[in-house]
Amino acid sequence: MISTKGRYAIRVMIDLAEHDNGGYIPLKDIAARQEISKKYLEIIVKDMVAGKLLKGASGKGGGYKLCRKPDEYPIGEIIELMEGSLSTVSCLAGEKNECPRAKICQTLPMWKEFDEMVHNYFYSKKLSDLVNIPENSGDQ
Amino acid sequence: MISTKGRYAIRVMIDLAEHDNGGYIPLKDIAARQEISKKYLEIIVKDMVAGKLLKGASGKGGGYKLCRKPDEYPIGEIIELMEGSLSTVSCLAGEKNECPRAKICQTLPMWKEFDEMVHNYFYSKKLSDLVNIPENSGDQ
DNA sequence: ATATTTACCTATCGTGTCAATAGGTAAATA
DNA sequence: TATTTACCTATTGACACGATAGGTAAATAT
Repeated sequence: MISTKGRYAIRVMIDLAEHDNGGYIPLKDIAARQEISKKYLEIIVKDMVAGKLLKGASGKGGGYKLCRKPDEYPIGEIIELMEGSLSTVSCLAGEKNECPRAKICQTLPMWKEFDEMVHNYFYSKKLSDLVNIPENSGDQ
Repeated sequence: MISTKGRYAIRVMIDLAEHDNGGYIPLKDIAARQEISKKYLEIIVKDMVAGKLLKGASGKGGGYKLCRKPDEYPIGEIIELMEGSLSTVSCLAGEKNECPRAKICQTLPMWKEFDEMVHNYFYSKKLSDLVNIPENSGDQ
């Protein structure tokens, strides 16, 4: 189940993409438009900055902006960052499979197949696929 | 993320399918083979009986057995029963979509499309696809 | 009858995560 | 110097997860 962290993060990015004016957009505005607590969003965008999804700038005229073009953001990357993993079962969430039953587990192949399907889905889907306003013309 | 409840439930059913001798199989045996706490499994199989996946019988010679043939159990039904829902986002988990933003939500179509894919995957996959021993010949 | 085996029932527990709130500090601009 | 903004740390209440514990009821074997 994808939590609010992941879902809100995607909505923040859509908001930024749709209101892109070249400059920074204050979180206050995003929170108001998206009807999400600004305080809660602070936690979320902090992680997004750390995860190189956004750029933040303090002070007057500050705020947040995307650091790539919308079609260069796979939704899967956003979810993976916010949720820690895209995996459906804990056996596949870590780097290596540590489960002692892995060799004989009759369900593991199914989870692997499913995980691959999920990964493909969310990495094919791009932020630009969710943005309404077609494209801001202009730079490069 | 699918919890132990769902994963253990599937393993119990595989175990029952592979050790089907026509009679009831005590939970003790399943717990030992699967290396899962019997006490914890009790909670799980209770739900499975309530959800018409298994039949239970008390007393000596009692235990649990499947009530259908393995190819008549979609994995999705097992997961849905144990996890409450197969849905990835809470907006889709309940019967009706109550979110006030549903009409304008730009992410909802994606979640719906994804949910449908997940549903199709797990309802196409049958218990019989996970069972190793080919098929017990015999009745009908 | 009685002992044994089994399912079934209710309760409890520690740990962790989720969703959110609160208050403060640092940075950048007007 | 005041204002606006991001950024940081801490805390909260509610709930789910994973599991344990002890007892009751049902069915069979002796």
